[in-house]
Amino acid sequence: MPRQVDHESRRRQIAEAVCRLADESGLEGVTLRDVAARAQVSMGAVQRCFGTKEEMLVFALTHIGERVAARVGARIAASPAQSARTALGHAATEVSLLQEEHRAEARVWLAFVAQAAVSPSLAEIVRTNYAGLQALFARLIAEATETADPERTARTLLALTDGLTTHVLIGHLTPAAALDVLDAHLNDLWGPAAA
Amino acid sequence: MPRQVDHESRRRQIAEAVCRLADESGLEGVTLRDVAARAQVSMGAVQRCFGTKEEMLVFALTHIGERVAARVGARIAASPAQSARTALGHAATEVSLLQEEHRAEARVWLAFVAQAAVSPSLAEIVRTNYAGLQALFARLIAEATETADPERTARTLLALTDGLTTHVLIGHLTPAAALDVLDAHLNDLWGPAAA
DNA sequence: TCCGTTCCGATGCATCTGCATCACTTCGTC
DNA sequence: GACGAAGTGATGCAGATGCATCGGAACGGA
Repeated sequence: MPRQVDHESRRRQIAEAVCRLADESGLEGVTLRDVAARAQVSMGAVQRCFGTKEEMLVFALTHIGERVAARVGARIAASPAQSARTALGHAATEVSLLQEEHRAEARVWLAFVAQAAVSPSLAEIVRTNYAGLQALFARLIAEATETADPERTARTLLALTDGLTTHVLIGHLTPAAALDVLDAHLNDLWGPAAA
Repeated sequence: MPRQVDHESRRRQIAEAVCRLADESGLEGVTLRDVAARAQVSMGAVQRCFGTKEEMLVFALTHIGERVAARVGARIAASPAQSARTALGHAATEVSLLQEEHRAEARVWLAFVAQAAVSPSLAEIVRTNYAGLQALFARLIAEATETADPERTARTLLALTDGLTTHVLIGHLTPAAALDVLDAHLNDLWGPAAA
């Protein structure tokens, strides 16, 4: 058993490079050569880690999805004592990737989502991520409000956060405006339901 | 002044081909050759109509934006007698491109939006479209509800429709579920505001 | 120490891409 | 009717892209 290399960490390293490139010039700016260069690795190494380009993209997308999910989870776990209202607010804010330092992640996610519309293998991963987030939202909503249909409310919130993210990326909304919209929506969720 | 050709109609014809291709294989499946073939035109003709590929994409995007806007306008104008509530519902539904026959348009739009995140010239067109739709929504909302902040409500509705469209395209939501969400949201808009 | 397996990086190759070029057709004008 | 500008479409070209290949380096076991 000669020279063993940590494949997993290398794959992550390459996935990071994919994300950086996709952030800068979209998903079509992601070529094997550029990825290799950005990851400080030879093209051969990239080809060893991933048999094909699509395989690489799938891994990168999964990688990002996990990162976002992890951050949302951490944000919720970080302050378990607070009300479910603020927990939900934090979660939704995190999903929206509104903060400047996560804008890149959002751009990459958007690029992948668009590609997923014509690529079943990517679409499946995206769906899985959305399903997870929606379930999380639904749980928080159910235990924090008397909403009749938590699932529908969760679907609404998820779609809203997604749309807001997109609109911020495009420059149609400022991050502040998006936060304002999100906050108002959450307030409406509590206000009328309690009344 | 020899042989004059109707440039505008040819440009539209090419834009249609761009959309069909983008619908099938994403925006990166749009090459000059394929566009020419799909539009039943020689590559030279395409190059004459549009000096560069980006120019062509910009035109196609504008074309789609206008089509959607026109359809929304027509939908509203078609039944002016009804309540603003249903008018708004129709407009939002139309914007969401939920109907099967407009799914292609939605896919193309999503592809362009993702590209716009890294292309200023496309982003500008997308922004213009969103601004127009938001203004329309805001107007309808203002004259139909007693909402305190019509602009914010419009922003919310627009982001929601956009998110729903995306989620339907990805397959995370069925069109019926998206319609359900949209309808419930509109109801909430009237219910609590009136109370 | 030496061998063999595993991995690496460079190079090759067929294909495709956007754009430029150029001979040719078409048609209004003189 | 001929001239010539406007428009057309085939072809050329340089560069990029994904993938395959191959000689050799690196490293664990005997």
